[in-house]
This record gives sequence, C-alpha cells and structure tokens, in this order.
Amino acid sequence: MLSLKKYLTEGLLQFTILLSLIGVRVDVDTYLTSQLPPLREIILGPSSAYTQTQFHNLRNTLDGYGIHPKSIDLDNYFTARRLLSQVRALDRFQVPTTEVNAWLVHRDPEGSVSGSQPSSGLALESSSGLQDVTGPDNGVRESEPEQGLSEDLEDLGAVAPPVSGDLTKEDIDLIDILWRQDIDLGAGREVFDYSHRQKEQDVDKESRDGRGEQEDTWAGEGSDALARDLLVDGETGECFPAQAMEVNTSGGETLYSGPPGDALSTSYSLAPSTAINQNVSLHQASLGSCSQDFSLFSPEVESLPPAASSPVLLPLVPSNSTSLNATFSPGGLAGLFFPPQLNGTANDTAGPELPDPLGGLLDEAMLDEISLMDLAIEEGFNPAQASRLEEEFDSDSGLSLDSSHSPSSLSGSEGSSSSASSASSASSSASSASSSTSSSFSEEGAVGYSSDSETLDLEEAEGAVGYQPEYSKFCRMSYQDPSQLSCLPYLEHVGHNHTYNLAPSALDAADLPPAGGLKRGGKEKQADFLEKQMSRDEHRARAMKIPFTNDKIINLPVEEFNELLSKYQLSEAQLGLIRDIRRRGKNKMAAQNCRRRKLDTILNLERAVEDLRRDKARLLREKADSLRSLRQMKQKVQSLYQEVFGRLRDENGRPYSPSQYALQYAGDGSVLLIPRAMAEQQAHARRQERKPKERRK
DNA sequence: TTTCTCTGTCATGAA
DNA sequence: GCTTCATGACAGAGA
Repeated sequence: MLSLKKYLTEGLLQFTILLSLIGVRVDVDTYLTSQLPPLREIILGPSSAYTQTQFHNLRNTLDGYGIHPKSIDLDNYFTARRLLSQVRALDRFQVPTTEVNAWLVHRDPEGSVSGSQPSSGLALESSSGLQDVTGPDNGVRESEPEQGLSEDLEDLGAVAPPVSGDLTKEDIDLIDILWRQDIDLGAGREVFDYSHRQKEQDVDKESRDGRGEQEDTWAGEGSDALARDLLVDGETGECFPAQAMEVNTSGGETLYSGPPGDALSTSYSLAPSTAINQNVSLHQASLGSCSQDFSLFSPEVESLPPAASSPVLLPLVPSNSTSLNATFSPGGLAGLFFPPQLNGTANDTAGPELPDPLGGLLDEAMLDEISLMDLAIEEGFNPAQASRLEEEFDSDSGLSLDSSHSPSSLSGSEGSSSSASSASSASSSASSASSSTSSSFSEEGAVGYSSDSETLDLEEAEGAVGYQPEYSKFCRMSYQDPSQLSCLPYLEHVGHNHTYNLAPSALDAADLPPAGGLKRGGKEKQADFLEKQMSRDEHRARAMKIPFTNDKIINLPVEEFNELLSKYQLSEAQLGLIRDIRRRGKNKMAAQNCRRRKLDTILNLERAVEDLRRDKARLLREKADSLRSLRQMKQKVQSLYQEVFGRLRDENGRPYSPSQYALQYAGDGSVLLIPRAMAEQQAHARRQERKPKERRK
C-alpha cells in the first residue's frame, strides 16, 4: 500500500508538473483536499496532518497526541506540503529553486544520479522540480541518463522549498514549517543525522545494489572529515568550522563548477552529513548567504578547481545565489538566523563601508532632532509597537501563549519525555556550549517554568517539564547562543520548582528519558535534591502513594487525566488529593502568569510614560525654536519694511509719511503703496475672514 | 521585631 | 455542569 501510494503520488504529481510546464494549470489542492477524498486518501494517506492546516494548527488540532513531533507522519506531511508548494509555484519564475535542489542531486562517476539520503516520496520534487526550474539547463538535464533518476531522487532528504526573490506566502509557510521541523519541534539532531537515519534504514540499504556500500564508505569518510573540522550543533545539526569562521563568498559557486567526476565525488563526500545538507538547504531556502555558508562546511569543496566543464550542476547556481543574496543580504534576514559572529563575518566580506551620503547634509541641529526621535523610537514607545507588544504579552500568558502551545497540547508525559529525550540526545552530541537551557528551549509545548540549567537538568532527569514561553517567542528565529537569553531580565528570578512528585518510587517508567543519558550517581544525587525540594503536594502525593507524577496530574488534558484515573483503583482520599493537586498546580501557574503579565503591563506603562515625557520635552523645545525663528523673521521683515518705505519718494522728491501711507504685499509678490486707512480696512477684513476659519478648525 | 517581597492558595467570575 | 483560566485577596516564608 505504501509503495502504491508513493507510485500514485509521484505519477500524478509528475503528470501535474508536466501539464504545468506546457501551460495547463492543475490545482492539485482541489483534488487532494475536497474533490476526491479517496484519491487523497490514497495519495496522502488518512492522516489529518495532510490538510491545509497551518503547522500551529496542526499541533493544535492534533492536540499534541495524534502525531508525535518526530513521527514519520509529520515527515510525510511536510513532504506533501513541499510538493504541493512546488506544484503551485510552477507558474512562477523561480530561479533560486535550482540551487536548493542542486544540493541533493549528484552523480557518481558511473554516471548514475544518486541521492544521498533515504526518504519518502520526494522523487517528483527533485526530478521534475529540477526540470522545471532550471529552465535553459533543462537541455543539459534532460540529456542526462534518466533511468533510475526518479527512483534515486526519491531517496533524497529534505529538500528546501522553492525560493524566489519575492517569497510567496506558501514559500514562507514552507520555510517556517521546515525551520520548525528543524528547530522548534525540538527534534534532536539524530532526526536529521545521516548516520542515525542510516541505522534505521540499513535494511533498505541492504536491498539496494552495491552502490549502497560505496555510499556507506564515503559516508564514513565524510563524517570523519567533517568531525575533524566542524562543530555540530547538537539540536539543529548545523555545522560550523571550529576555527574563528571565515566565509568564502565564492564557495557556493565553486562547489558546482568542478569537473563532474571530481566535483561529484567530492561533494558526495559531503553527503554523509545529511544533517548538513538538510540544514544548509533549509537555510538556503531562507537565506541568501547560505551558499556562502556552505563553503564553511567543506574546505575540500572550496579547493575544487573552477571549471566550466560541469554540465550537470554548474548552471544552477549563479543566478540563484545572486538573487538570493540580493534579496536576503547578510544584514537583512540573515541577522534573524545567524549569530552576530556569522553576520559580522559576512559583513566583513561584503566590502568596505560606503561613506554616508547624508553625512555632509546633516548639521548639528538636524542630528539632534533625529537623535531625539530615534531615541524616542528605539527606547520607547511607538504606539503601534506598543500595541503589538501588548498583544504579545497579553497572549503570552505563559501557558496560554498560543493555543498550539497550551499545556493541553502536550501531555506531561509526552512533553517531558520528548523534551528530555531530545534534550539528552542533543546534549550528548552537542558542544558544551549548548546548555540545557537550549535543550528545553527547543520544546515549547511543555509547561512549567525553569530558568536555570540546574533545575532543568533535574527535570530532564526526572521527567518534569520546563517552559520558557518568552524564550521561544522572542528568540525563535534569532536565537543561537543560550547566553543571549539573559536579555530577558524578568526571567532571571523565575526559578520555580515544578518537579512535582518526582520521587523515584513514584515515577512512571514511561516518563523516564533513555537510561543511557543518565549516570546513576548523578541520578541519586538528583533524587536527594528533589527530596528536599518537594512541595507540600508532592509530599502529600507521596504519602498517599499516588501512582503517577504530580506533573502528569497537573498537565494532562482532562480526557487523558480521567483516563489515567480510570486505570488505577484509587481511594476517595487519593482521588480528592489528586484533584486538589491538579487544581492547585494549575492555579499556581495561572497566578504566576498573571503576575508576570501584571509586571509586564507596569513596565510597558512605565516605558510609555517615559516616552511621552521625552516627546513632550522635544515638542516644547521645537515650539520654542519656532517662536524664536518667527520672532527673528518678524524683525527682519520690519527692518526691510522700514528700509523700503524710507527710500520711497513722491513726485516732488519728498518722503511719504508713515502715518498716511503704508506698504502692502500683494498676492503676486509685488509691493504696493496705499493709504494707511485703506490698509487698515483690508487688514480688518482679513481678520474677519480668518475668524470663521479658525472656528471651523 | 517589623517591613517588604515573593510565592502559594483560595474564592470567584468569565469563557 | 464541568473545566480552565484570570485575578483579587490573604497568608506564610524568608530576606
């Protein structure tokens, strides 16, 4: 059935793409979503994850239970989304797609195109997508042996979505989904790690031809080479060189411009680090600088000779990198994703600073004004920003931040287990810089607070959960360094103990993280520590021999909570205590959220008042300046008037009397000498005209 | 000892 | 009617 689904999926979508290429638009969504449910079922499977629901809603609708974040169903869902996005994007000119796809397609010296990583259902995306978007290169592409192409390409790993200079909403959604898949889900690196997947799919590999063994060999060598030179982020799988991190801007191009044999074999040495490929391609979908970044991952690649003899992949790159770099300059979105070090490096390579063209035009006064306004904007309070922030904070009730992240979206057990397992696996492979804070940061569906690594370590060990809503909300895209989280001062004092009822005797085995990640000695110490830290409810629960953790009692959704209660034969006293624990636990977190919101509101108001004061001072200063300049203008006009009037002579050569005559400025700029009585009448009439206008205002 | 702050808990209302 | 959440009020612990 699975193969049938894959076959139909590939076939239909390939056909759709072909139709699109010849100008016939086919809306696959229509067929997949509503028109032909059985067909959709065949193609996409019965999972609700294949609906058009956004990812947030996906988790929401699934309530965190239907599909585990690491479930293979999610992979299928993302795959389907990618395919549909590419199909929808076929009628748009999308040059950059070429680069993204080129990453994962290469040819071994025997001439057969092979993919580096087994995955499911990507054949169409890779093969047809390339044919579509490469445009003029299609000829080259089509001239290649097609046999086995789709079959091999379907084994490609995550392929970045089509990215064009003007990102569409679909593209952004897709990028977001992939990015979340990478980071936010808390999926450990093992999810993307080639070697890890390789173990899972050894069976598939064995059924393949001898090429598989060759790939494995290359994989090992590549991994070793990379391990020597690169640091690997434990969670995202991103690799970066251990030394200082200079960006060779020509790296991307060089990769594709090598001779087919050498280049492909060399690039294939990169293939083992599927985590790199996936993440890089993912970042390329978002960032223009990724083609540069890739050079970081492979010093060997940079040394490839620039040759125009690469018929397969060479044409795919330049336009892409150019457009992408133009769209996502290192100073732009890159700043959202990369730490300052990387950005700084990228900026260094961007050339010398341009002189400020306005520098000479701004005098001190203007600079003062501008700086004042900047100050007002930066430090304080823009009403629009304030309202946005307020929305953030209002919605950021910690546990009710986002419906998809509500405590009910992940059970305590799942949240804790997934969090702990991913954290442990991530921390095992991550560098020491990756603290436990970042581990919990990856999972935002959990509940409770923990701000220090010690607490979190304990929670990881014992199955309790931590939650840093601000971390995930504010640092999702820009977060790289856990130390940067210290920018949230109001989190510093949050260090509550929410390790409910975590005595070893009461622990559910299912809640425990993999035993391999813990040392027994440390666990005992942690148990002792927890013993001392247990709250009253925890002691009560332990005394009453409640057979599950307080964490579960508090955080499970009501359905599962009732289900849990039904599984055990509990006395009335036990049931009463359990319900009290649940009520108190929820109320405790609600109170914390309430107080935090209150504090945020006060702080925001304080900032708003400060900004208003600053604005008021600035306006008063501007008013004084205006009055001063107005006074000067009046004096100037007066002196000019007297000078002009004093030079006027009548026909007898005598000066006019200021008491009998006056000068009047006409509308056309001319100056008339009129009798003073007439001038006073006109002035009076003008004043009378002005009054109604002022009243109207 | 007093005062202040933080935190947990209860009661209550709204959704 | 039940559950959850928000919030005011109160009390206890600790600095």
